[in-house]
Amino acid sequence: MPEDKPTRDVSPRAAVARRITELRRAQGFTLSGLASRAGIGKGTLSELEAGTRNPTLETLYALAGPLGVPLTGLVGDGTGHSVPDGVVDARLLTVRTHDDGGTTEVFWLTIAARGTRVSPPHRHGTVEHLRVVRGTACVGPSGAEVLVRAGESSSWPADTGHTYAARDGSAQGVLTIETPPGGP
Amino acid sequence: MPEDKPTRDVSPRAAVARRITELRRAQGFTLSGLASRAGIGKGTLSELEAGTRNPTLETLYALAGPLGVPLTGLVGDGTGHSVPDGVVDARLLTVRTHDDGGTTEVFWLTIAARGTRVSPPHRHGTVEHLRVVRGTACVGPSGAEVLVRAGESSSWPADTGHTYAARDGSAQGVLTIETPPGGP
DNA sequence: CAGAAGCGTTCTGTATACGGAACGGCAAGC
DNA sequence: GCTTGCCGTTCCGTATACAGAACGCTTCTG
Repeated sequence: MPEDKPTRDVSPRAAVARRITELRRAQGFTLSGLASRAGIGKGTLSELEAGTRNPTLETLYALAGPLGVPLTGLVGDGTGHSVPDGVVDARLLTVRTHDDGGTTEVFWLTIAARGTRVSPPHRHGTVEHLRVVRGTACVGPSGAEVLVRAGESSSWPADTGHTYAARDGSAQGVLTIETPPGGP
Repeated sequence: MPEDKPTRDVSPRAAVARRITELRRAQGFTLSGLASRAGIGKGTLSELEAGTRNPTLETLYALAGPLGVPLTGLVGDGTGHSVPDGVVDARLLTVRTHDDGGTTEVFWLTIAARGTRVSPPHRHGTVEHLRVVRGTACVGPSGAEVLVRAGESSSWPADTGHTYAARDGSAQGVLTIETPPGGP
């Protein structure tokens, strides 16, 4: 969701370096062999696997092909993005930009059994929609929250502060955020 | 042996550039604002969004934080597996299996401007829910379809035959299919 | 209108990622 | 032993990604 800080992670270099080495070994390639297949210098690959280089997008892309994975396979841990407040865990499933310039983001949302998350206003015209799948959620503009049980859904304007909480255990659902056209 | 100078895929630059711009706008950030939040030069970001730069891993990582997405959110194509039949294009975003054995599938749905798709019954107790984001859809159990406009949603039991169609152009939305516990 | 503030783009010097060459290590063959 | 071959690492000159400054543009505000 907007404005959340990422969980501070170790340098992405180390993670990518490890992943490339793993995949290369899994394919049975030597370092030199992979470098020539990918069309990059083997010195480049050597330092990249050692974690002493900061690869460019195109270098990673060149490697993804011979390794047989999409680009996300090199940089991803495969999981979505966790919110550090410990209450809401939102995993981004997709972002769609429409012809008119508006965007739609879809998240898989998990709300912890206890605690409340207050999200600051988004841009004017933004609308959120939550379909609850398990548990019961209490969500909506701050002061006007509503209870949403499994199998129900609710939508609310998100251009004012709004809150997320669960009742009687944790809750899960699909959150859709629709941002209207028109830049900042 | 340089095997693939592959069938020239679209440069990953363009895809990443577009994606960053989309996410930035969705967050309501200006180019300058995002650059300073990410701790990178705004000239860098400008050329990056224009697709004239080949960003390094660390630059992408710096941007992922303020944009609230994991690194894969920047480099991924964001699409899942597609099940097209000429009328309905359903891209699977995620499948979740719950403690009780039930499952939830989330799709990004595109319904073509003309044509109707009739879907056979699913298992007893299965419920579908559609949130329409663009266009107007006409969906529901066959014989009891309802119109769902952009910004509206509808759910229906899917244990009887049900249909999908669009009205006045194509329609897009988020489809959630909830299957109850109790396997085949 | 002038001035200020904010935006995104273009310019500029520096740091560094790049490909390729040169190097040392290890194994098999003559 | 001395090759020959391939490995991964380290070095080097060049291309370029970077941060920041300078610029033109638009939108307020007095």
